[in-house]
Amino acid sequence: MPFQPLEPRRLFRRIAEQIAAMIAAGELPPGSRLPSERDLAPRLNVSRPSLREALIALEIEGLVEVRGGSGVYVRAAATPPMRDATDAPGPFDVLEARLLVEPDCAALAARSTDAQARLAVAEAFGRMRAEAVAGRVGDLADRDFHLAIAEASGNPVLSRIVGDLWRDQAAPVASRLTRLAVSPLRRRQNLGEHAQIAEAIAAGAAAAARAAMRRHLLAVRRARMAALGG
Amino acid sequence: MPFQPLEPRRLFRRIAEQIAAMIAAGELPPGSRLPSERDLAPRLNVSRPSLREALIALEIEGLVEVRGGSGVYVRAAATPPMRDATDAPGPFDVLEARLLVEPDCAALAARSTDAQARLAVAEAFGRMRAEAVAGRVGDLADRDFHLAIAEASGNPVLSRIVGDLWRDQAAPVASRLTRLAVSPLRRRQNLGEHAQIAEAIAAGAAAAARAAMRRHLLAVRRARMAALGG
DNA sequence: TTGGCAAAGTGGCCTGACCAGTTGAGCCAT
DNA sequence: ATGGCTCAACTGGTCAGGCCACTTTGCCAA
Repeated sequence: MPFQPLEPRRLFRRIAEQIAAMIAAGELPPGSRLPSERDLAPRLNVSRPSLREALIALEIEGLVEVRGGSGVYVRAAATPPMRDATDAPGPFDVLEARLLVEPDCAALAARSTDAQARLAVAEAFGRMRAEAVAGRVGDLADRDFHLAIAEASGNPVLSRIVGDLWRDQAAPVASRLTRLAVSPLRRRQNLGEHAQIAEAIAAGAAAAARAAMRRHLLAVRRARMAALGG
Repeated sequence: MPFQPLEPRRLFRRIAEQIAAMIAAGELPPGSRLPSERDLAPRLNVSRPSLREALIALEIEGLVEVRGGSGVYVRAAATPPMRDATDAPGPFDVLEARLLVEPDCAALAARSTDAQARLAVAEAFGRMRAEAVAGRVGDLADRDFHLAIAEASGNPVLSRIVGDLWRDQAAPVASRLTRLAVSPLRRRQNLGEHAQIAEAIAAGAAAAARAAMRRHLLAVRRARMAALGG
């Protein structure tokens, strides 16, 4: 009877991370079948519904495949920074693509004459800061900020691309990485970097906006690499 | 003898889609709070655990935000079917996005160690040249060439983006433009530019490949602008 | 007016149960 | 033997109801 309070994140998240860690550690090789839900749940000291929620999360994130009546199977995925499998987007593939697109989005946003779109960027940053001071995770606010910038670029194609990239980022192994990578210090740095971007865009400084966005994405990549390296 | 998998799909998927549809239809405006789980579940003829699974799926997919003790809130949706006229991609928006992404794809392809992928680039170019000498339009071969380069970058995310961009380009306004822009002279130049790109990639010259791709895209843009102005 | 506190409401999580699909072992006819 | 068939065990899918922890709200007292 685990009656532990709600200290960390939601339970299904923790379970998902635990299982993802097992997969990453090789305890559960690709293609292998996980223990049955009825088996695994007590072993992890959780109930079956919670386990199921975690499995659904892992399934959506592409780590696992659920075959009804048969079992839950580990999907072939690339946890370490490798990327020869052409069809499995690694955690750094999305980041690489963002690095190509988002700095120029920021520059275009800074040049934009659409006052409303630029206001939306400022507002998104405000929400992000508000969540930060409230001590909340602010994952979603982060996404909104970057999306607002893409919108402000005035190019709907770019804004769609950035939207897709963030959806990808939530999908694969990456989501687990992002959680690991966000230390309190990193979170503070993150906010500062976003502030620089927001200021540059507000000031209409295209080159500065581009540079700030690039610095930000490089910092994110560094943090994730460090999280991987241990 | 019901040999169908399960009615449609798993229940939580259907529920999630139903809720997503409500959001897209405007019945649940962004920022609004969904009915409580205890309320909503019976209304959808499902149990609370199933509803919870659906909400977790929607949360991971970024459509919804779950605030413990408070409620489930609709997040600003990004891609309902409609965007207003100003958001419709103009003929140069796609080209602008390609200008950001494809030169670096070419550079990555040149650096790639995947011999098969680089061979695919060469083959795609061969087909394009063949169609050109045969006097055919070669629209598809052109697309295949650029896609092969994106594939050879080794980053599946980039290759998907480029694929999407070419699909956008086939949209009404743009496709009319491309037809206008392709004069016999331009077609010959086009082939030459592709040759430069293919050679640079084959030679493993990343910088040259990037530059060649950039020159090519700029030339295409010039041609389309001329077609518009003249 | 303002401060704090308590009840109502909400999500978070658990137990226990039954249904439905998959799978493989074992039986039977060939 | 061997091919096909049946059937029972196993697994995920779903449901019902319950308790706990947190958030919010509004009342009440200072």
